[in-house]
Amino acid sequence: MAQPDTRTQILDAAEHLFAERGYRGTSVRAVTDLAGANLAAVGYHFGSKAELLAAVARRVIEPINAAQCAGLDRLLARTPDPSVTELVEAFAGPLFDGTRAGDEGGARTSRLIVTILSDPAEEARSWTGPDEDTVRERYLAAFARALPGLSPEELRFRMRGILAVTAIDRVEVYQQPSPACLTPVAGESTRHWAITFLTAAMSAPPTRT
Amino acid sequence: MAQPDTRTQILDAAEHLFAERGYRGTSVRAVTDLAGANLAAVGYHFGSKAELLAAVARRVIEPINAAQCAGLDRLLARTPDPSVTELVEAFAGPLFDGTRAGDEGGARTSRLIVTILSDPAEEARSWTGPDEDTVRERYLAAFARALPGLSPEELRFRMRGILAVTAIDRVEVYQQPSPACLTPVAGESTRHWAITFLTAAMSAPPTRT
DNA sequence: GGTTCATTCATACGTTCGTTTCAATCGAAC
DNA sequence: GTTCGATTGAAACGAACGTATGAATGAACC
Repeated sequence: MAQPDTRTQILDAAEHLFAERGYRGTSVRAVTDLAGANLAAVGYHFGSKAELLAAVARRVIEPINAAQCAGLDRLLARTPDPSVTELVEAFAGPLFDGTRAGDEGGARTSRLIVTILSDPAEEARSWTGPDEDTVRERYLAAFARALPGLSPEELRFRMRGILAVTAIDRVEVYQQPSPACLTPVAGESTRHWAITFLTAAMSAPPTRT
Repeated sequence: MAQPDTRTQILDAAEHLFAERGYRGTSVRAVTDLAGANLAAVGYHFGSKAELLAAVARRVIEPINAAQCAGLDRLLARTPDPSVTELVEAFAGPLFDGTRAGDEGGARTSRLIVTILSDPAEEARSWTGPDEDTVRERYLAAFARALPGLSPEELRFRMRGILAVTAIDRVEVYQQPSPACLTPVAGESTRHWAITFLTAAMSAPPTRT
């Protein structure tokens, strides 16, 4: 809480606004206003709006990726064949951990991730590094061993399902305050529900073709 | 294929572009150019860009909603207690049916739906009518009977999971041509995989608290 | 005290956006 | 043939956008 430097204040503001209004819905001026910085500061510190988004995305994704990787390492150190539940927990768990200060229990991070992933803007997709692919490939191999008989295509579909469930649940809550359905659910229970839901889904027998 | 009137040509073009580039990423000029219409035609026929989006969304969602409703009616006419599989199929199935001509097997419709649902723009959320809530409430009740012991909150979470899986799978494919993971999966198999995945997920025992 | 370098500031540029305006056009009714 | 309502056309408006520019600032170092 000392004197936060302009660069991280811009990152914080951009993370907040990108999560809430999307990339295209957030103007550079809105970011700098919220950050209490000058308009030109974005150009100076990041080069462009797209590079600012890449920096925000990296800062959010990297710890998640590291946690996923560490979780798999921990499992594989114990046994060469972790269970589906363990794999689901190690993979999906970090997606629920909003470790960043000021994040409302990870909800803001989730919103940001889905905003980035589902934004059709090209800039939103240029930040991905090889790390994300690597960790996903490792989990893919581990799941393949835990789920013999499942075709690679269906396995890939199911892993996409994990990302979908973990990423979108809070978003729809956030943007659909309809009282009839989809009322917001706070707290840690979401994480447990997701683990239950996804473990059962991943463990389903292969679709007979 | 006779002489398509300007209004529907604009609707078609807008549906295509909104699905591909999102609401904010699509300019009115791009829509009218693709439709071969004049820029002012949008204002004349729809009033504004936001109302054009609402019209597009209504045209896409309404048949899906009707199919979901008819499917539930058909099930309930046979038995008062349909199985989880039947409910999942009746609810999620229509989300995969791209009945509109020109749609690439429903993929474009899926993209449009998730684009609309995940767009943080306020305009993207103003089209919902009471019908969507009604059909969801009916399925909610049917699932509650099929899954006794599940708390209403967790049931709602799982229904959100259905929407997440059906909505997002093709989107991430669409926007992530990474060769490492998540390669596109075409055809009808996606629908079967989703039914398998979601039936198992919905049938999971309640999360012990 | 003067120089240097990184950073911040106010401001402007050029573009694109959604919307509006008003004249032109067309077919049908009289 | 004229009138009239509906539709289309070309053009323009004001606002907001991302970005670039060059001067001001301020602390660190000689």
